[in-house]
Amino acid sequence: MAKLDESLIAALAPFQKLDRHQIREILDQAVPKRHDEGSEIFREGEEADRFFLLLDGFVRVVRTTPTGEQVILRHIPPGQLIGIAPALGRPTYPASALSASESLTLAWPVRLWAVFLERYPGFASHAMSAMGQRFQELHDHVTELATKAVEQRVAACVLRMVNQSGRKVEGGIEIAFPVTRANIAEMTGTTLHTVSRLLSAWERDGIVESRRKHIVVTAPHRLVILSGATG
DNA sequence: GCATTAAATAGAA
DNA sequence: TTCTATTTAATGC
Repeated sequence: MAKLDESLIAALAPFQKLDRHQIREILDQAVPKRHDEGSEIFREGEEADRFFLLLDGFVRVVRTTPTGEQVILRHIPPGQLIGIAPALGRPTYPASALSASESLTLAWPVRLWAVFLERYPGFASHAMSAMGQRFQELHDHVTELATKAVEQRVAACVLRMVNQSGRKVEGGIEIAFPVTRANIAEMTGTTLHTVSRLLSAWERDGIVESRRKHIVVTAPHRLVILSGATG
């Protein structure tokens, strides 16, 4: 297999402070893999033997309830580490990771986590602040689920995806990975029918434009108002 | 205000 | 065609 190019990860947050030699060491131990849209990167409950870096594409973190319902916990944008809870001491993955769009990951055996922390400057502090950020988002999300009405939750959800993955297109900002109404329902604790009705209503009001699996937000400020944002 | 059920339409494989 | 995504209406809590 051809060697991975150092430029792949040299600029990414977890590795920013490293020199070329260290980047090389890290890459030489990585296993790259391409994932088709919808394919599973790792599964909830499975032995957590690796952690990953998402190089390209988007990943959906998903839990399945005993009754078979899916809950989407979060989306991960490119450049982030995933499957790292195991590296912090869990024997199994706490959730499944699905490729939301065609994507590319690097994987390392979990025993290297401790080596990375010790050896590579900035890696540990990055990992910690990334976890802190996820906690913050989690707290916001729980509060939102507990207190907001459905329309506000769906508006906040769409905004969150736009903020993390929005790409500018003519007339607005598009969510950069495929999302269905059922997906949004799984993130917001409602039904796809309600999401469909809301998006249709917003489209009539000129706030969004959507085709199948694609959403363009044409009036983000109005979505912010609908979300009942506090900050 | 929102879920559930059901039925129709339309795009993609 | 068959499968999947989406819309829309009707009904009930």
